[in-house]
Amino acid sequence: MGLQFYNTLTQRLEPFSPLNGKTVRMYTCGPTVYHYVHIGNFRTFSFQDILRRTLLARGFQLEHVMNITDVEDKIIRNAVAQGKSLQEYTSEYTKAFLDDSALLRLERPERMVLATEHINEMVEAIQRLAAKSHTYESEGSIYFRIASFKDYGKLSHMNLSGNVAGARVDVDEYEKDDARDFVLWKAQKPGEPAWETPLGTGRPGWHIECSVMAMKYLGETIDIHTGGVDLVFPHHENEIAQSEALTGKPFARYWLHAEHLMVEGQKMSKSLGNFYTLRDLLGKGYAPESIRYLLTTTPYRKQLNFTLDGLKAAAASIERLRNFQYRLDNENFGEGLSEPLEARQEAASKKFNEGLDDDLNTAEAAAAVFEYIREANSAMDSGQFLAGNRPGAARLLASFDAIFDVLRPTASEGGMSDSEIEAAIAERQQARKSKQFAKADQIRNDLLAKGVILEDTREGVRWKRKQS
RNA sequence: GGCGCGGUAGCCAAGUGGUAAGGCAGAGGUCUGCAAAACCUUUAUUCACCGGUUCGAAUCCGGUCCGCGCCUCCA
Repeated sequence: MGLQFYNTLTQRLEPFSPLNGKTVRMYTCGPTVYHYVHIGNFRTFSFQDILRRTLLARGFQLEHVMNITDVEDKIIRNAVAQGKSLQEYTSEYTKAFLDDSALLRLERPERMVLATEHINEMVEAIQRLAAKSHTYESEGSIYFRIASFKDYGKLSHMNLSGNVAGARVDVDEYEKDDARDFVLWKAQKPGEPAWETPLGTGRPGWHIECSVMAMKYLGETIDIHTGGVDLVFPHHENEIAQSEALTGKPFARYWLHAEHLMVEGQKMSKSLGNFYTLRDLLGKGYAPESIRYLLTTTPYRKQLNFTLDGLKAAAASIERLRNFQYRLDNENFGEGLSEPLEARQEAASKKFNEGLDDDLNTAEAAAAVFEYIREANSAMDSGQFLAGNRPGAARLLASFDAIFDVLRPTASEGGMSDSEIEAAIAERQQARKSKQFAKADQIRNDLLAKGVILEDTREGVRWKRKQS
């Protein structure tokens, strides 16, 4: 069957193949760094990470560019209010974004680019659009005239001829010929940071940055462009208009959009008090892996209902995976190879890959691994699991973790060191040997209170740090 | 009003014509000095509702109800 994606542009599932050989050129819309990025944003970025990893697992090379929007209305408003320069203001949140992304184990795109470092290219693009009569000026600002681009609306599939019924009247302070025209260059307003350019003193609109940076680094036609569903219109629609008006070539071949995340069944908002950043959740004691698991195991085109109960369930699911990994690594198995079990592993592996190939159906992929784990656990209990089955099982887990990346626990800060824990365990074992069970239980309870869980297995005492 | 996503067990969630994956929680059991740990088993005669097509539908068609998103630079 091969890899296929749902393309917003065609509203169909399509087999994926890049334009040039095995190299995939991908542009993903990154954050606007006016505040800490919230968990809903990370749903989209996590989807992009699963996409990256799946492409890599299929043997593609990636040229992935992600932008960071570091000039925008809210940024300017906040920076001015705090008496900071744009750069001073955004660097803090940019760093936070990168730190949070690392905690969530999001692979770094090959290139991350800042809007403010591409002002010249944007100016040049706007000049070229002007030369092709796609723009007009009004009160010092420059707008894109959507009537000049016949395909406008092809991504969002909205009928934009005539008035849009129910749409509110434009209240923008700038004068536009048509309410749906969008700004390419904004004239400076008093007190705002601005660039002096041949277009006048001002700053770029939002949409132009993505067109310019995508084409600069990836070429005029890129393979994949992604973002959240809210970007379909107008942002991505506008990107298409600008880019294709400029080049006359298709801008992106596959458009993938992640559905939104809900919190406890409701839209996340500050007024409802259900607005979470990653730091909020980490502060409540949840592990980054749990958050990553919850964000990635619901397929990206389905609205994700994010709940704290869901986080606990995610932590328990990860524990199940890790427990299996532990048994696989530590138990002794008989010599030989169980053919039926190996066939089960191969079937699970096939289902895992087919799930991912089917528009990144992560739920299906994960289910395949869990099914196998249940069978393998049973086989281990009954002695049917043999040493020869170990490599196959390990491969399945490794291919799972190459995508989901949740098996490795995040190192906890503070608390007892490994050697302290092991010393306490040795002491408890001594007590158990001499049947001082009260003392042994005391040690176990003390460790539990410090977040260390003990398990007495046939192969000895296993310990792990408590995760949530 | 237009465009789009969705309604499957207590919760999360696969499955798009052949008789309901998986995870969590709950219940029972195995192991254990004991155990909150681990492991196993079990949990939807039914897929929002009403019609229709079909030998057969959660899956296709028509209609209804409900949730959510976008339609002014929100992932």
